[in-house]
Amino acid sequence: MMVESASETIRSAPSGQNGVGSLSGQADGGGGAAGTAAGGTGREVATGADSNGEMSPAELLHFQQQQALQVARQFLLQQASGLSSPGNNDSKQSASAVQVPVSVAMMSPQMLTPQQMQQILSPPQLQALLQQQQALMLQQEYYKKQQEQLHLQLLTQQQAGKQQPKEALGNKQLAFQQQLLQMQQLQQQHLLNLQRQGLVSLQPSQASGPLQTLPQAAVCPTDLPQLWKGEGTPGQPAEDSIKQEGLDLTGTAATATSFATPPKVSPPLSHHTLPNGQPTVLTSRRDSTSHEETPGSHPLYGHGECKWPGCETLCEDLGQFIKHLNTEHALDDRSTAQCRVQMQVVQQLEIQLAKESERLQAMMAHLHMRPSEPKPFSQPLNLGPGSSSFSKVTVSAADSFPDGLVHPPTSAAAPVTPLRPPGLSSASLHSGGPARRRSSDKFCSPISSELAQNHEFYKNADVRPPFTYASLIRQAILETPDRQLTLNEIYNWFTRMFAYFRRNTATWKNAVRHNLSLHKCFVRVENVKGAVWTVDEREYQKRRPPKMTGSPTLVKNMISGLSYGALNASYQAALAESSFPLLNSPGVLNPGSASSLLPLSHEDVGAPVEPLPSNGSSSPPRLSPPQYSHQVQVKEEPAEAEEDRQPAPSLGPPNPSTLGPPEDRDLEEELPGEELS
DNA sequence: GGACAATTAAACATCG
DNA sequence: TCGATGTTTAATTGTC
Repeated sequence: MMVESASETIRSAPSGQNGVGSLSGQADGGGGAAGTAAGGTGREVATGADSNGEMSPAELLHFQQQQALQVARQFLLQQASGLSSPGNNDSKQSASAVQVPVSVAMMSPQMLTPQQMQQILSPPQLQALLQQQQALMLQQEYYKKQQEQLHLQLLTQQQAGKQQPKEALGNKQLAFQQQLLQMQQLQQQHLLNLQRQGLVSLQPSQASGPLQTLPQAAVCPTDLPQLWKGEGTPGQPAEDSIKQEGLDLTGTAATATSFATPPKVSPPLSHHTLPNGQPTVLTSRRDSTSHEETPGSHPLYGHGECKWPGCETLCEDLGQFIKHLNTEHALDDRSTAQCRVQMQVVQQLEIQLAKESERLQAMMAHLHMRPSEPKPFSQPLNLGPGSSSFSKVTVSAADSFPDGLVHPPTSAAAPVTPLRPPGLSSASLHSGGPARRRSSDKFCSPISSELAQNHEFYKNADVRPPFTYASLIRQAILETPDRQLTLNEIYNWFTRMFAYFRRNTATWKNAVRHNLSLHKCFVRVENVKGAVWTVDEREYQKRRPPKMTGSPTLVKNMISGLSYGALNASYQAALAESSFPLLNSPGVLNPGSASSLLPLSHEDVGAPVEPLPSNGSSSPPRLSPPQYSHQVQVKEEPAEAEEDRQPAPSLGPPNPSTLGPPEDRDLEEELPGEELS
């Protein structure tokens, strides 16, 4: 996921870089506003300082204000350039594409209109930027007020002619300096966030989280120091930020706490690495090789410039960089504070990642369950094969069987593997389109139950069903009351049931025809209305045995995964009493471990063992299609003809009224020989 | 590596 | 003649 996200981020880099330009443009507006605020502050205070005369404290204030103003300006520039960091970090060539917008934004920010920014920036980016700017403005307001307050105090003290103890003044100055430093850190933090926004696979909306929270978390002057000092406190800011962000800690408590756990997060030499492998300031450097460092280079040095947050000083070579690093980024308050900021950035990102991962899983789980009455499934199956689970599992009509047996929905695995799309086995999912793996997949899922559960999914999602053409054709035929379909009706069933088969019609229709002709289990019957196709269950079952018997490993795996020993006795008894003896095979008794296994045992294990009850011979002389078709020549009796071949269920002419919904009958019918593959 | 199954593509025949 | 239907062959691929 990370890789994909990273790649996606990279793919989206252009937009992000556009966003850079726009962001810088936005930064103009907002940053401009911030800058204006800072500038205003600076001027304001400077004026006050001037009016105060040449008192050293005032000069100090003035200097600090200038510094703040400079920082603010720097931030704006960094914001612009930093947003293009993806290109800068990875390759200059990619940056070239956005060089113009960035430069334009940097050089003439005021030229960008809000409309232009909106065009360049996505709404989430705009929102994030606005929030950022607001936070920055608030901070600057905060410091401005503090400056004013301090200045006021100085004035009052001077006017009073009272000699202020130098210690107190010095302390205040130090405090103010510290605040300035924090402000600087915040700005760098913003910059980092923006960089991450472009580098990390955080979607704009996601990125808005850290962007939103970091300033808040950092606004508190005590946070960063605490983050750096103790192990007990570092996690706090993250948690606070989480709360501020509105994270649902109840839902993501595990991940959130795991990430926010102080001891793990706080260590100065953080083990954290950004999702995309981007090195953090203090992280071990092995993750930094992903995109910028060449062997032997320094993680903080890339593309000829210092990668220290907010630095970007150009260094010709590594030696120069080392020198620069030791001089400019030595172990001092500023550097350590920046490290803290970086740590927090990493924390936030990890928390955000955890949150988003959680969300993704929830989404997948939800989608997985959705097709058929979500909740009831997973639980009962996890509980085991107990009868109690039946009632729950059989919530869906399609999943309730006359015999009381449960066809474990393949989707029951959802809770276990939430990332798996509904009804899709991992194999099919991994394989994506190729249907050749269907053979193994089909073993893992009874088509009827799976279709019943994931009907909507397959119907709407352009996902190839993990079933063979033969199994699908059979399913289509069996779903009909009289169990016979014309070719066109089979086509229609395919297109109706699967979005996947709404395209490439020539291909799959040809495959359907091919399968109908190829497999002896499909019998063509002349009907009054033309030729119809029926299913010879016996033949269909015969297809499986070789494979099942021939693949002991598969059976072994199945059974081993079934935890057969833990089978519920009552369930076995129920199975024994069921009208489908073959279901008594161990495989059927899947407690619900891997639902996917049950189907397999259900049809694949069962099929070979118990061919067909109706016909004593396990391998009756196979009726050649012509022969058989001859027997069932008349459509009026197709069911009867099939009945001979049909295992147990649905003997006699199909009576929809008695049998109920076709699906039920189908499911019922499937049980015996059901190897829905 | 071979056997087997599934898929895909294609050619061809038949029929309405 | 055309399209739908049905049969057959061959190539490819994945699994066992």
